[in-house]
Amino acid sequence: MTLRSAECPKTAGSAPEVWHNALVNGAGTGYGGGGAMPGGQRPTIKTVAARAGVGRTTVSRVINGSTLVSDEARAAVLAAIAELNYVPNSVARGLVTSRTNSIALVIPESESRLGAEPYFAAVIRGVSIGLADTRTQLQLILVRDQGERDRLTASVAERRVDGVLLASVHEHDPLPALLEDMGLPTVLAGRRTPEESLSHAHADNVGGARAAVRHLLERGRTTIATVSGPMDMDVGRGRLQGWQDALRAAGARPEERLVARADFTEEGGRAAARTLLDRVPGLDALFVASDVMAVGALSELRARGRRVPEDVAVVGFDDSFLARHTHPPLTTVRQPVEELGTTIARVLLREIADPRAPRQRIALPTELVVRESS
Amino acid sequence: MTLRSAECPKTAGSAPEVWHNALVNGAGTGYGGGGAMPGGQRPTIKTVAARAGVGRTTVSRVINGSTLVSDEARAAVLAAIAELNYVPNSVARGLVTSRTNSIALVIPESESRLGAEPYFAAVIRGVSIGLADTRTQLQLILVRDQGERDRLTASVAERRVDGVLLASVHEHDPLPALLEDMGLPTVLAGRRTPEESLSHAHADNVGGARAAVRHLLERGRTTIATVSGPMDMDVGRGRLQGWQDALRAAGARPEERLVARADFTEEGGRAAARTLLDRVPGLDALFVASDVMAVGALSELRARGRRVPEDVAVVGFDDSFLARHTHPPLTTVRQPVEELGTTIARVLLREIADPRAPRQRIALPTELVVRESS
DNA sequence: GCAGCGACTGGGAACGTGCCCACCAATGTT
DNA sequence: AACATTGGTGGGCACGTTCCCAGTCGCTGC
Repeated sequence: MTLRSAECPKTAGSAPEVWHNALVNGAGTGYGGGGAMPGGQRPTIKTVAARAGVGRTTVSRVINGSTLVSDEARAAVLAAIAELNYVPNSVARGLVTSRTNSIALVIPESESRLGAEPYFAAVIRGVSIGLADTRTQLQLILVRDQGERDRLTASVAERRVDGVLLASVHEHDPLPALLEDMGLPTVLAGRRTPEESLSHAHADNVGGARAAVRHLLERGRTTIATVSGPMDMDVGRGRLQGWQDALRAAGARPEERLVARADFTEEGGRAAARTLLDRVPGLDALFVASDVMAVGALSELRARGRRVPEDVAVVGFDDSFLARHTHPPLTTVRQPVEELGTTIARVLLREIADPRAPRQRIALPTELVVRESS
Repeated sequence: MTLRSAECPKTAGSAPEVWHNALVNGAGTGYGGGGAMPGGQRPTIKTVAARAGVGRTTVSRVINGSTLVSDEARAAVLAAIAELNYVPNSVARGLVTSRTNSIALVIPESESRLGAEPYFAAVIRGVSIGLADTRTQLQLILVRDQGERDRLTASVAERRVDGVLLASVHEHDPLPALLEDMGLPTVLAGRRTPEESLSHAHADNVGGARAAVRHLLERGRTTIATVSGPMDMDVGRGRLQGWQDALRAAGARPEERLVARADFTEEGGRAAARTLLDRVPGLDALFVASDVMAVGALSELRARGRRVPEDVAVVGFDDSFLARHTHPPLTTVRQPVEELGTTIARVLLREIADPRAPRQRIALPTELVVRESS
């Protein structure tokens, strides 16, 4: 068989084309299973072999695209598959190959509220796209509390998935290490620390934040405060870092009084803005480490009668679809979340295919989107 | 440090011989529960039996909670399980029980991407909650195009799931009938027609729309137009029906010129509002069949200089989190989407447990949430 | 003419579990 | 005393697949 070696392994882990054709065509007509078989039983590889007048092994070879099959045998098998409407049983296959062809995407529900947080929806979409031309299925695991976390690890231990994607990691999250110990391929969206040992992809948070603050400086703002994310997450630390970097590069001092830490929620953003305005009444710009928090900050500014951007310029982070609907529309740093999802899916597939492959660390570029709030 | 993700993550020369590697490494190396097993093999029910000094069947009985086990045997088995860190292999179990303990949730991505997003996120959350105290796993299938649809049906035919949830159905969607033919338990969120034969749960769209329009009438509005959803969906027809009902009940005529049909997208809502304002410049109220479309309508109203609610009162539908962030905050009809998800999950589990159980049709109540746009 | 080889084939043995059935040891019943 | 009954146990088989290996066949080369 021919393997594409130089190309991007976008179909890593999938079987050759023959397989797809046999499957889709075979299943495309009736799916019944009921009509084709007398006893109402689903046809098995044995049934197909009998019908085609060959052995089980030959059928298996045809299905899996082996070249060691004569043309006539292959034709007979394909005909039998089509007639019987045969679809291989993936569970039985999984038992012998010890592969399930499915991966888990773990999302901490406590933070996400999935609805209010467009980030996770985009990750899901991206992962799904990354899996699109593979036979790999996506298992979604929303972790709400410790009980669910136990169930998750149990489920993973049961070998129901070939690998795991973690959508949001905190510095001291025990899960990544646990999965690593279990020897299960694991890829993170984000990282625990900049020295992350597991494969991961993350947005260039430092660079994005730097660009945002530089933009505010270019607009002539002099007192730029920031609402940062949680410090036990690399995202939070990175975006704060970028703010500090940009100020220092401009010869300004990133004073501690200009920083308010929050938790990526709207209410948190509102409270942080309140704190900052009390502490530094003269601030004329706000870099907020997420759009959701920026929404909270904007409402606080409005409540205090500060005009945006005349009195206070505001820049968010994420370019979630919220940003287009705020008043005024929010200047923000776009991070390619969907692409992030696609990337970690691809990396995971590769790692499943070859567990000894070197770990990958991928940074995705961010981009400033200027709207009317700055 | 910064890698472009668009590039191919190439690791020198290692040709991905997928299936070969899977075989050599897959079953063996790290996957065991820590260092319990010397050979690196995961313990099986046989290992546990040997360790506990009992037969395989007894171990199986303990695991599956049979009462026909002596206390001492049970104690010995549990001890062995704990020592060996044994976890039953769900794939092998699935082979013999022909149950996978997982269900699929199918979401048409073509629609979800366009902004009905909060709806699907809430459904996912609800389904996940409905599955919480079960051992059932959730498989998420985002269907983007026809190719993916084929893969979906193939996947279902492979018996990788015990049942299917469909998150959004159009009247002539072939999928529900297909699944029914395959004899796979299927539950819908929404319904194809009011005579839906499959089990389903849906919000009381007619009642909700009626309440919305009644509310506008009570506010003294006289010319109430509507932006409706697509007519090939029961949701769309139902909400339009409610608008008509309420007007008739008040002695008004639901004239065709007061109706503009759209597709549940923001842009669609904007265009529909434009059409209506051109056609009926004197309208003083708008019932929009979804919040997302209402956002579009609001922006069109603002663009035309109509004040909300002074000139035109607006009511949406869904009470998605968007509604709290519009200007002014949107009066809308709340539908319990998360509960909807939980409900269909429960119904499906029941149907899987007893396939001959009668089909269920469940309507969930809606509730008017009055904010400042009306 | 025969060993050697390469292309092709199919039977057997796993993979790890649940379930049927035969069995055994006590206790009860006639 | 012989016989059912009950609680408890384990061996064999089946689930549907893949892979190892032992074949068979036809062809080449000396």
